[in-house]
Amino acid sequence: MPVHNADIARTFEEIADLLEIGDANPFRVRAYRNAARVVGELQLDIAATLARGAELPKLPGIGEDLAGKMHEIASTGHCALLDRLRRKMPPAITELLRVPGLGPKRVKALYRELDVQTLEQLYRAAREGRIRKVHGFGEKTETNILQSVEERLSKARRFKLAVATQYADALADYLRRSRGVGNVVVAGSLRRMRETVGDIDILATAGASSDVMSRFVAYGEVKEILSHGDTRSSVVLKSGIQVDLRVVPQESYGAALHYFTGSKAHNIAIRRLAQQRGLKLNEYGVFDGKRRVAGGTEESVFAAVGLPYIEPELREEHGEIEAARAGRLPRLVELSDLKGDLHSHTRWTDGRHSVEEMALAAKARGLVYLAITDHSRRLTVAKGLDPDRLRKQIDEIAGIAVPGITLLKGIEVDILEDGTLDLPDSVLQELDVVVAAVHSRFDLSRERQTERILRALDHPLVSILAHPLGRLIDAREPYDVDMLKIIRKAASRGRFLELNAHPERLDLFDTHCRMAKDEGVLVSINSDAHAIHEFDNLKYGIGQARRGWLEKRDVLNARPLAELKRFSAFRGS
DNA sequence: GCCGTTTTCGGCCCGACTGTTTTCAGTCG
Repeated sequence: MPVHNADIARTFEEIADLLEIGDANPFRVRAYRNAARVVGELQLDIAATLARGAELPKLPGIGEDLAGKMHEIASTGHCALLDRLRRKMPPAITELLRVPGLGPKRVKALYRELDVQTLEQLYRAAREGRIRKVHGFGEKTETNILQSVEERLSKARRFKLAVATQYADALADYLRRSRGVGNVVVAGSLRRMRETVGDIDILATAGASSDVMSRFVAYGEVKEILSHGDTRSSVVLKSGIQVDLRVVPQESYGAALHYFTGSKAHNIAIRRLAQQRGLKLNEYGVFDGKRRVAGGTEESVFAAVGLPYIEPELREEHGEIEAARAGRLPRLVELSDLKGDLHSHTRWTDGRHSVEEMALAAKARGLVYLAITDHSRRLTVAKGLDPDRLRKQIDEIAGIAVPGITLLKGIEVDILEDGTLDLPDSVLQELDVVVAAVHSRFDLSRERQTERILRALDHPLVSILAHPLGRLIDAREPYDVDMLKIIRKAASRGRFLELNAHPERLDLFDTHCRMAKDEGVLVSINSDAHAIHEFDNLKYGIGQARRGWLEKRDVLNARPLAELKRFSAFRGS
């Protein structure tokens, strides 16, 4: 059984939970939690690296002891410390920490006083009114626990970026109509453009006389008010998503926006920088003793700790602070940089609009070229094109002239199980762009899946590999491939990788964008639009690309058409 | 458990809200 990074991360997380319940030094607990995060986000396969006999790079917050434990877990699948902790404490007890409102102290008290070890026992104790009798607990706490368990810990649910954005924008608009309110902005993981978000964070600036907070809790979509204070409140909307609103005075806008945007790991790192300079940073500003020295804008906060402005999408404590200090921050690509879209569908297959309608919609969004890339014949459910129908479509496209936008003749051709393409070269070579994609046999082994895609990239007529991992967020895992090999093949053959902007896909991942950039492979940010409104999804692709540190020069379709045509992948080679 | 442009020891991000307790601990973000 190979040990994955996620297994090591989970082990560290469980150790942290058990240590915390066991009243260990909180900084020791934090060290394990930090290690779990670092390992979980690491691209490098730890067990495989160690198995090769190679050294692990020095990882932040991981010293001799934790590195040793990583070795131990990778080679044996076990960790002696965890085994020991599990013997001291019923291991199921850690699931109690997931109950909102229960932390290590209360879990320990419930275990000691009532021998509560599992969710079922917790539920029974609450139902029987035994919890309120424990010191430090009361009737209200007992009711809250009961309710949390009954809701089956729904907090774990995450929302796709595009879905959460709709709720957030509507609520922000509503709050902007409050009396005496200044800025209202969406912060948190939504502002960082994470693929999915756990909750919505909104920041408002207002004075004491504003009614923004009372309006917030009175919002028609609110199902439940979790907390309600002067400067901070939390609610759950009918859709099930939690929203936190924070209100600060105008002069604290920048500091609060930075604080409320996160990520948590980034914030902690920035606060440590402030501390090293003898400053204190909180959501109200940067302070030298009692004197406020910054905080009106985010720029001023960064400047106070000696850094240039860092874009929200980079704030994950993934090297952005070091890059900022060295003056090597990327100038991230922007939506307005896109000049074209190289993946779209029409009514010829499973799209909902005509070629001309799609062209007009793309042009309306400022694009100057659009590739029509309908499906190939194997995808029968989508009425995939055979050579005959594809030639008819090519003729149709040739006859359509929409001023201001150039239409490219293309195809999204299936990569068959053996790595060959679903259409003959004779018809493919009549096209401007060939987008190749896997739509079947997601279950192949890593070796065979990788070989299949490498072979497709070797095909002289393939331009772009579409949605390289095939994942559907929350619905289908990515297929198992060696992304580094694929990226290197693309580099050696002069091919391109797609970053599919559809909010269900967002495929490439951010980490692979960085990998592609490092290997010199341009990324094409494509909408995969099946209808005219879906060109709007390009903004989510841009968000993902920015999280992957991509600049304008790293993006294929940020280049003018004339430049694209000079690439061998667009001429066939 | 980690880490060092004050340190190899002694620090480790910071504030709001709730509920229970009578001045604050626990939890959360």
